Amino acid sequence: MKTLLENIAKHVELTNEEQESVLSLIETDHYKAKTILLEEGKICTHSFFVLKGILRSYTIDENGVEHVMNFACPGWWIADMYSFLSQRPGQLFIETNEEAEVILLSKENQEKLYLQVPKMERFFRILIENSLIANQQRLIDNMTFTAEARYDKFSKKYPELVNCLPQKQIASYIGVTPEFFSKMKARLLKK
Amino acid sequence: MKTLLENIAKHVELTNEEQESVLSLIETDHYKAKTILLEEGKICTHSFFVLKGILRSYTIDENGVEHVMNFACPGWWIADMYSFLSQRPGQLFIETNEEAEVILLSKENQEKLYLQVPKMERFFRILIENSLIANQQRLIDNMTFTAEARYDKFSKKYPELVNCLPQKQIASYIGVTPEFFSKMKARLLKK
DNA sequence: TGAAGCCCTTAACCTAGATTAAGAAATGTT
DNA sequence: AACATTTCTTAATCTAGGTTAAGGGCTTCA
Repeated sequence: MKTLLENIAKHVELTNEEQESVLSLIETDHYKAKTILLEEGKICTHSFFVLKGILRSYTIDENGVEHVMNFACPGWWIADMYSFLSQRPGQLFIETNEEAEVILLSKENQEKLYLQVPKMERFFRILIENSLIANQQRLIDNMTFTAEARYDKFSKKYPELVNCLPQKQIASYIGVTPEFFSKMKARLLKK
Repeated sequence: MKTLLENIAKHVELTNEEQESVLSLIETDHYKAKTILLEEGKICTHSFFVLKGILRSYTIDENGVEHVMNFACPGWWIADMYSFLSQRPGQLFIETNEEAEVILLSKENQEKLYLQVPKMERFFRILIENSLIANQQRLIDNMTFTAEARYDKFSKKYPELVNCLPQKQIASYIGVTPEFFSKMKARLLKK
């Protein structure tokens, strides 16, 4: 539980009472590996804050191929932002890789939180800003870099992830097939 | 000037006084075709609201190739969000296509505005949310659709733009070379 | 009005990455 | 321990889209 308040403290300062408000509006849950927390076509009613384990969001295209949009490690938030903000059916799945512990904040309670602790509006605005910036950068990278350069950037940015995710998920995140990813890695080792 | 207040009214209701506050903190400017309003490596000190004409943002990669990130028609905002939010040098150019009329809001004045008219914080939060959603969708489209499908989606979403932008800019936005775009269009006509 | 650029098109050829297939390694399950 | 399942690798073949090059039709500006 501590990590959520720590995470909030990075951006806004809360009094003890305000912290209590936050804690009163969230739930904590525990999931087994490969549990699906959100499915395509469903409304994303909660956003998730990871305490333990790794979650990922992805779409499945018309050929049944999975495309990883985001990973979330402990200390990160994850949701289908389109669906969460608009409260309409979205296209993302959210799933645990390993056993995970997660804090849930429902859309409803988020709105209560805005009323009880207006500072939290600022907090979530900053999260969304950072998310927008990261997304924009990823778009630029996808349009301007080769797969090899994207992998290089990924492994420098998330060294913890490189060794604890299945390769096919990393391949999907950087936008190539697992076969090509494997070939690429072999090529890189030769250098 | 009217269009800015109309645009704001879509998301938040302002009193007359609050409207005056907004108007007192913005500037209006007029630019000739192909004027560069922001350059790579510079800090994005203003965000732009288009009244007339079309602006676009783009990066230039290491091979000198331009990649269009966004277009902005009348009634749209545009900025290098990374640079504008962090006030650090960014990588985007922003440029007019045709002669244009633009409202400028400086980062400084935006912050004054938040103090004078707290509702505006909500307004900009909504803009950023929409921007995030659009960006996320574009990432998904780039990862899951073929160039032809992306063009199809683009021309349905922005029919006004298809006929008033140089083709090479549309090609760049959807992520292909002008030559391939030309070939693709010829192929589509045959059907 | 004419030269200098753009922009668009077409076509031949090239390449990053996809697809298919099949075996090897790791992992989970009983 | 043994089976099934999933993941990773390698290799052959294929393709969406890139590159290079060349010609023609536009603007634009002297």
